[in-house]
Amino acid sequence: MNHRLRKSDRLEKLSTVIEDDPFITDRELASIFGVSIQTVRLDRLELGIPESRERTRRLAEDAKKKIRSVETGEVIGDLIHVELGQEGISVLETDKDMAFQRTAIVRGHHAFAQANSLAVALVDAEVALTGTATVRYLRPIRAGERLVARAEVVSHSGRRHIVKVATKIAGEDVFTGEFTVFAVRDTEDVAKAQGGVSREDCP
Amino acid sequence: MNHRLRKSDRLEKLSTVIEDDPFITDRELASIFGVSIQTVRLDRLELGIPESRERTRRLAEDAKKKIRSVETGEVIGDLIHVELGQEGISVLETDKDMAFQRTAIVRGHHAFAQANSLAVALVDAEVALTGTATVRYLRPIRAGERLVARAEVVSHSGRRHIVKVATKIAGEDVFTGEFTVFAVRDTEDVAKAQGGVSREDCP
DNA sequence: ATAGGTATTATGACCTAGTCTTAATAGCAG
DNA sequence: CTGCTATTAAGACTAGGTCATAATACCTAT
Repeated sequence: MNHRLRKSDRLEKLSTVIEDDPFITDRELASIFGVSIQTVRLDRLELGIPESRERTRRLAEDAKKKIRSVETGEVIGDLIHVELGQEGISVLETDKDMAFQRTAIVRGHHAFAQANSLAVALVDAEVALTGTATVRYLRPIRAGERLVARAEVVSHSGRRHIVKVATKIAGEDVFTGEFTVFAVRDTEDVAKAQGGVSREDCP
Repeated sequence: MNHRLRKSDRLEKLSTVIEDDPFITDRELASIFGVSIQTVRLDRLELGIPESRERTRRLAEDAKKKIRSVETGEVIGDLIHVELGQEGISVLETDKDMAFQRTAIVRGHHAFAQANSLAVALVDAEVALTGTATVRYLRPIRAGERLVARAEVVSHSGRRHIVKVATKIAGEDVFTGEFTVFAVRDTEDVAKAQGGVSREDCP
């Protein structure tokens, strides 16, 4: 490291270095900045940055939660209202991790995921699977905006349900979709049900 | 804890306990199983389970990578071939985290995300955004199956591109989609481009 | 019953990556 | 020269381990 930055500069740099390598130890930081370990510790203290093990632990916990919420939850977003077989509302807070870095525009599949999982959740059956979906993005969604998706089962015949979803941000429509969702009794039915889609059904 | 399990039982239980709380320490494990810390260490040694800090570190790293690959990467899945403006192929390995727990069937939005991001990546422009999408799930996708998506830009007029995507598992079609993707020069155009969609364009 | 093996527990030295406290030193400004 | 900030050092302690060595306990087969 270019020997001796001013303290203020070092503090600033320290934050960013730790941020993009949270696993780094004080010893390593000390050698990077050409100062003693004690100085690094004082700096961390001043900046309120916890020790490396603590940082690691938090990362692990956060990430675990995040993956759960993104991937494992049965519904993407928070279900705030459901009438099974009829309608439901879910809310999804977007953040910069969901967006393209360059533009901060949320990737399309997030709105889709919210709408799709809501549509599936509405169908009153043991197992429900999406057969087809037609969606429209009305305006780009920016990181930080709150997506409110409202879904309605508009018709159903047999195991086939048509669900319409409209997603708004502060009352403004940003996304709409129409999903064909199939209720399935046992998983053996699945192939038949979804296979059947290709024979008919065109939006 | 019910005092004294047989060693084999303890080893088995130990694995599962650690698995669903990787942060747990040997001390805590010892008190859970009513054995000494040393015994727990020997057990871990036997099972090849690393210490709690190491487990935490791995969790943090894995999760970090995972979130990157799931959320931050510009494309969902691995791009294995791209001819900008023409065609591309991406591969996505599914796993149980992407699936409904009960059925091990992969949530619909993953196939969508792969196809959508591939479609967007193909469009040769500074920024490209999805306007509409029509997709069809031909058969359920099971956790562990490898999705190979092949996308082709079938036409474009001005900033509007039609991209068709077909996703297969071991040669079998499982998902198809047609995406309208808009190339955007500056982000000011975005609203106009996407707003324009609703005036026309029906699949 | 006694020898042998497995399982368990204990002990002590060492490690990393810190904590917290106290103290010494360096460099500069008024 | 005094005072201030910044830096470094030293010492004692912590958690959560590793590794090696040894003692004990319990069961089983001869």
